[in-house]
Amino acid sequence: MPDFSLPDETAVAALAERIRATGARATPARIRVLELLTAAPAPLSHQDIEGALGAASLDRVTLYRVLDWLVESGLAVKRADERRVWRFTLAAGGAHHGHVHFRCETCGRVFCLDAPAPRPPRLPGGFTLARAELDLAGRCAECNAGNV
Amino acid sequence: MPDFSLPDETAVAALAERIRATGARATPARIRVLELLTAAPAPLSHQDIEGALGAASLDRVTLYRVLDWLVESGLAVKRADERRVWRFTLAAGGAHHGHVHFRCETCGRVFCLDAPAPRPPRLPGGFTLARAELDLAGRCAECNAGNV
DNA sequence: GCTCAGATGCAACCGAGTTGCAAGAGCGGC
DNA sequence: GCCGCTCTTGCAACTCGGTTGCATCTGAGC
Repeated sequence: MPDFSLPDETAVAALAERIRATGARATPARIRVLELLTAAPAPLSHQDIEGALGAASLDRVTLYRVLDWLVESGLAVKRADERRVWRFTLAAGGAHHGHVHFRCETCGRVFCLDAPAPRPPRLPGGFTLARAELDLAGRCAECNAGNV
Repeated sequence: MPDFSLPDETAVAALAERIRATGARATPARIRVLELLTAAPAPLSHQDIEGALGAASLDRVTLYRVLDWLVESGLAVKRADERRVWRFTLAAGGAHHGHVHFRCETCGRVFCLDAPAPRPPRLPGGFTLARAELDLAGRCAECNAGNV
């Protein structure tokens, strides 16, 4: 489990500034969610975030709206995983696109790999490519070790 | 729209035989769905299949069960697409794995490309790979031409 | 401090997928 | 050809992730 503790004052201020830069209001809900995504080593599902927020939990709907706003404003990317749930990641200046995800079929976690983006194949005539993503699935180190 | 008309007698018999080979009963529902998947040029969603069955439509639940049975018996593969709906494809002797899909972001259709399977990157220590799939998204030729 | 558009929370809704159960129908045995 | 067992189907009701409508609250510009 990653460290989801509150960041220090200056970090919060920086996040708030980043939010205001998009023209939106820097509300606690947005700061909190953005902070979680910043700290997360892998794409988080709605449920992950709800769990991580714990006591400081937001309304279910508010969380959906905050996440949608993040995607709309370009701060995050969302993607349906193999289990049909949305997973959110920081956009990281658009650099997240084209990078590689590994999903553990045992524990369900998703990892971002450092591997280079896959080279897209030649498309049939008339087709235009917007995005390419390589999805890997298997067992993560932890599950292999624990033999869960 | 692909041709979803009924196959001839011998084709039906062959499909029934293939179903019985798994130890299950060759029911009209299974034959019909298997036939649709055989004729389909790209992964079909539950909705696609329901629509294609038209008047000869099955119960929603039965269709889910037939599809799950197909996957369980190894005749088909299922996969959640970008829009969070399941898509089903014939397993084609396992050859479908590792091949490349293109999803049109305008019309939502999914195409199977002839491109070779992507070369999987090196995984972190302890990870084991079971499947790798390259997902492409953009606009298909038809949508580009029609400028829908 | 005051104001107001934008953000939040609540309740109700929607659609995809699942479960339980009774009725129906393949298919093997006679 | 008929019978019966067991698998399959259809119906109804449910669960769960996600969305919509609306009243209330609040960040931030004045």
